[in-house]
Amino acid sequence: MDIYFYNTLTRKKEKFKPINKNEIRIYSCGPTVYKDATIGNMRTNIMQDILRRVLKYNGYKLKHAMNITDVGHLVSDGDEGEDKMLKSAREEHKTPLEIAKHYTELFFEDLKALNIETPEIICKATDHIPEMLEYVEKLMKNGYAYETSTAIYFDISKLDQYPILSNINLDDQKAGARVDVDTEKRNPYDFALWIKAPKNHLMKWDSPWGPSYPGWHIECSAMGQKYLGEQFDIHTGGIDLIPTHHENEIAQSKGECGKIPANYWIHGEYLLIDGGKMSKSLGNVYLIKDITKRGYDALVYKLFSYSCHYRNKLNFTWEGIDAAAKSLERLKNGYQTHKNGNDIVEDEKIKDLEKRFHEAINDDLNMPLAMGVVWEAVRYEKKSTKIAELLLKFDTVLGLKIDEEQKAKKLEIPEEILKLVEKRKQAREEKNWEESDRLRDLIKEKGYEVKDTKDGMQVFY
RNA sequence: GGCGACAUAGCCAAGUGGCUAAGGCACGAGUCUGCAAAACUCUGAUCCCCGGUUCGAAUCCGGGUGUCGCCUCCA
Repeated sequence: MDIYFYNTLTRKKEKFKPINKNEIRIYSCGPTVYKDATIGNMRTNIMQDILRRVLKYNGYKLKHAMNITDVGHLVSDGDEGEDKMLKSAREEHKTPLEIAKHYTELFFEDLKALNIETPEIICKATDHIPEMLEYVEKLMKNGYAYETSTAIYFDISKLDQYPILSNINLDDQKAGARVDVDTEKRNPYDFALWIKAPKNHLMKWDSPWGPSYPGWHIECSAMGQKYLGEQFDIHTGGIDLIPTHHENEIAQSKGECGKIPANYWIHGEYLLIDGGKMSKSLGNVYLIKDITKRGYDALVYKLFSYSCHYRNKLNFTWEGIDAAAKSLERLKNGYQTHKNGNDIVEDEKIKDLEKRFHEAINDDLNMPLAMGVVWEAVRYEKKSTKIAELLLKFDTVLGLKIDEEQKAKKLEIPEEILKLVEKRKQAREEKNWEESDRLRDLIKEKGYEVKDTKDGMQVFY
């Protein structure tokens, strides 16, 4: 079955044609490990995971590389300000290495909690300084770069077209509004490939231009080429990377080898918080940890993200998370019901569901549509193991672990409450409903809630 | 100032020219249970406004209104 992706490069939905049918090569811009990854970052990682899983569902093998940016990403994309790693290191009184290690570990913990597959290749910027230097030297040799007193810059005027990904006319931009116009730069939009290190700079390497460190975009060009070749199939990232990072990555690649590195550019839209942007300054940044702290399985967030197509803005609310939590529970219940079912389900029905699910995911990863098919299967009146098996197949894409019990809420119930619960249990066994209800109210007054389920009593906050 | 996205039932959201406009959550009704909860079943919208194209539009075109985003840190 054909796969279609919306390609930022052409601004069209296109049929996916792999370079090599036996192996799809993907590059994803990974995290800058200077602070916690937010649920917004994770939305992009979930999209990338879906992409992987959909390609695998279609029978492809993958070679997927993701970078870990542990040097070079400055506080401003305008090639000025401090390196993010150094800033965090200073603020947290640690070395850049410690900072990178710490946040890299946290990042992978989030991926694990969300059941996101780890790409085949994980590459750190600091492990590839020689490759990056070589890349810059090649750009110098090809005449696309020049040296100033502070850095090596890419000369965008040497390109036939810049920008190419974003639909903007640079002349219309408020270029002058950018602080501190560097008079040594040939064009205002020239960007730094390599930056000369000031004295006492913590992260620096020897180079033909003295002690220095890489610019932000060069790592992805150098590592992408090293692991995936000059041209690969798909490049992914968040929508915010389009105007600067990916634009410059393409520029670098065109200067170095004359090619646009990837055929398909797939970008994930933003996650909004309560209808507006999520930002540190507004104080509405959430982490996966914040969701699990409230007693939700991290996978609830994953299911939540399927309610909206990846190219549309998704609005995060706790109401939405609650809705997703209930959905996940019912999904798992439905799976169990089918697993234990003995009804006869026609093969045609199974084939029809499978086909429509497959069409949905292949249509530019349309998860909301695919979930519609999933629900149709779950709610199908005839309960059969065949449908349970189909749901498991769907779950290779969804990655929701529908065959596993929902993680029990780990709550610390005080001794006092446990005693009341025990008393109530006795009362119920004696069919003393008055006493039972009185105890339930008493427990409620103390801030807990007890519910009778088929598996016994459960206590909630 | 420049660029762009979106506007579908209470909330989230799919659908981009044509069967009765998917699906999830909430609400309501019911089944079940000592009650409550859970679970399960059923139930709801003519698609922001105006004009146009068409046999036919939520879907295309023009205008308007509104919300949001990017150009400055962010996936």
